[in-house]
Amino acid sequence: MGKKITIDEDEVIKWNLRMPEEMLTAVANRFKLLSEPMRLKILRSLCEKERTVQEIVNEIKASQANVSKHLALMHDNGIVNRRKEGLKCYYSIADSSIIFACYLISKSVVENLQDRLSWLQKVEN
Amino acid sequence: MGKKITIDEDEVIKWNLRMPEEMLTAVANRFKLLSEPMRLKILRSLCEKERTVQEIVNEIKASQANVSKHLALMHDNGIVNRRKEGLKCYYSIADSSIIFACYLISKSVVENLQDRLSWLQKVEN
DNA sequence: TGAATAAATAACTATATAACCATCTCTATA
DNA sequence: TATAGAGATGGTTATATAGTTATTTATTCA
Repeated sequence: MGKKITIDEDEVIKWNLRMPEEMLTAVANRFKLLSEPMRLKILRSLCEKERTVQEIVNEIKASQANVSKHLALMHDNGIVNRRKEGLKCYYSIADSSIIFACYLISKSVVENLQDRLSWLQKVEN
Repeated sequence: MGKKITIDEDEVIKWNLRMPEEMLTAVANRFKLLSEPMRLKILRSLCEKERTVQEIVNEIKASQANVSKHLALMHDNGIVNRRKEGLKCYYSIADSSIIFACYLISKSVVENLQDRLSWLQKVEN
């Protein structure tokens, strides 16, 4: 059903070492888009299926203006799609690599937490 | 040699949908660390092998104070390791998932660019 | 044509932080 | 003990942007 991707660490390192400056800047900008909890909330909401602005507003309890601005920003940067239908405007995720990145990072956050916990337990005994 | 990881899209979506607020905040913070070109430069430099502050300063042509601050920030957040040896201080990457994320995002940036290019070519013809 | 609704936008404020400069700390060695 | 080198840190400034309020722009339907 859903696609699978495999990543090889050696290739990753090679690729990163060859990354030119402009690419680094572009990647940093992409990460900046993902560095706001509110936007991650919106993306989490879009993860399941496309939604209207109102639906998102109701789900994450934020102001309409704020949600609209975040969506506009993400749309301008090509990470969400926009589809108008009458009064409503449906947004969806355009770039799935973004949710892969969220997954990777959140996994590592969990691991990090677990490490600190087991370290704490060791210290306490 | 280098480890390989496989990610399944269905699992990614399930995982993301279940992510609690505090986790979203933690992930956003992680992304914020990666949203600065200067820090990505530093990480790219550390990607290959551990380096001293001076080595990094020379390689990326930034001020010592600035590099030190970025390294301190990344160290506080557990994404780089610190190892002192005499006067020198060696830094290395602590969390490899970060360079995986850089890889994913940069790949998608390239794809995005290619799409826009082919779109432009279509429009021009 | 005139509400009513959905979404976008403009103007403003508050806050966070990158880069800079100057200084300080620590370690090795003369 | 004095000096020099490596790195960390404090204070300052400039800039970017998240959130708010108020308003504007469509679009539907009575």
